[in-house]
Amino acid sequence: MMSGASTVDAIRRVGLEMFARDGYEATTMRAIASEVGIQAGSLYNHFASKEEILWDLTRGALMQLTSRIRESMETLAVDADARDQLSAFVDAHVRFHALNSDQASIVNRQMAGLSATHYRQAVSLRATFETQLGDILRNGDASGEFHVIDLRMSVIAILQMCISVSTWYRADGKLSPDEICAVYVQLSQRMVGFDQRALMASGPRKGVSQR
Amino acid sequence: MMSGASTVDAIRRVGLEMFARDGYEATTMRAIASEVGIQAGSLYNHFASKEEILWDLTRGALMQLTSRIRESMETLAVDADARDQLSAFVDAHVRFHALNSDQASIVNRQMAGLSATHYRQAVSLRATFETQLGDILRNGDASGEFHVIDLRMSVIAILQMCISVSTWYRADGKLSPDEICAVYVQLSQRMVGFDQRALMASGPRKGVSQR
DNA sequence: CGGCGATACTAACAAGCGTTAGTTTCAAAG
DNA sequence: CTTTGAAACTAACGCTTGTTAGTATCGCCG
Repeated sequence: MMSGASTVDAIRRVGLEMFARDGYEATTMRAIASEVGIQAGSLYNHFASKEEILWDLTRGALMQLTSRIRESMETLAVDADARDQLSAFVDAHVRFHALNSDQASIVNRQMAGLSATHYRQAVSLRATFETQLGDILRNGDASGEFHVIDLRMSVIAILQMCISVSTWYRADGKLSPDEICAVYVQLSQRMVGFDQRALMASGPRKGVSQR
Repeated sequence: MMSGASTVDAIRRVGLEMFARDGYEATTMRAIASEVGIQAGSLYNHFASKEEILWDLTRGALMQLTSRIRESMETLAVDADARDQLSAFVDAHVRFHALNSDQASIVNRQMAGLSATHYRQAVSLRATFETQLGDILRNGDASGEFHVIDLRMSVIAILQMCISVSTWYRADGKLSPDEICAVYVQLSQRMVGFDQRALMASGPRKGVSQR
């Protein structure tokens, strides 16, 4: 049983890596099996089809992201203002996409390989993020904290900005996840028209960071 | 000659559409040929390989985008400030990605199908956009017009924000390219810390646009 | 008219694809 | 010791893939 569970996990691990790097269509069952250390036919002891592997990974990635965002939002005080909510949301989003770039790649680029049914489910899961962020922006605008230019476009622009971190972040790079999150939180605050002049005046300006 | 040129163009048109919609790997030479109205083997009278079609389309899309940006920048007065430069750049970028979503899809998602040589060339072409925008932001920050948080991350965030328009814009939607560009120009100005309070005070605030 | 180049066709190739059937292995349960 | 069931194996199926060779068609130039 232990070896069985670890084989499933090995398939998940290898599939995730290969789908993210080479794409779903360009990855073959034989290549996955070879990397796992078994024969191609043996994969079907664990997954019904190639598409099932992709769906398992897509679903897992989306639920993991959902959990991280929920956890991040739950740390907020009940009376947290819109700015804090936006910060928590953007921080969780950026952190996930930096530290889980393979999962991010699958959710953002390999979903075309899913069946129509699974595709719809994935899109629906992803839409909840847009709704969540949209609520934060709407509330912040209503309370006067934010000055949103256009709700829908702002939501998409912020989300896509966070997602794009997965395309360039490297664990061995010069920027830590904390530093990156801090910058993106500030960028998102600017995008929604949060006035942070008081904040900036409190600390010394140091010019453009060239890194 | 005339029919020959139009066949090449038909292959380009069909390949562009299919690569963008289904992905490079999932698109077969027979499917392209069928849509063009010829046999699969006849494609090789016009392109040496499947990868050559992808490269032709990738190269064409990148050069088209390059042209649009150059044209947009050339309309500026020689003494245009950084804000005008940023506006021209973002406007051209957003407009291209809205009106040419198929080309955008290929450049942003199908490049994995390219050979190593062609891939490097494409990445190199794309890097010029980052350099251009980076220069605008650096100059604007140096002159005090902008208050950039982090140069590299701001460049990537703005570019990715523009690119993402290609994933949701529809010609039959409710937003015109002009309206979208106007919003994204404002968003980019906020991201670089351009102070537009004077501008906003001049026009009436209307709350969040829900559309 | 005769030839020529461009472009289309047909037919096939070798390779690879996802998947399946049937069999073997082997550790745990009875 | 026997039974059982999970999980591996081998070997193949039917199909599709990108690509090529050889041939036919047809408008244009000399």
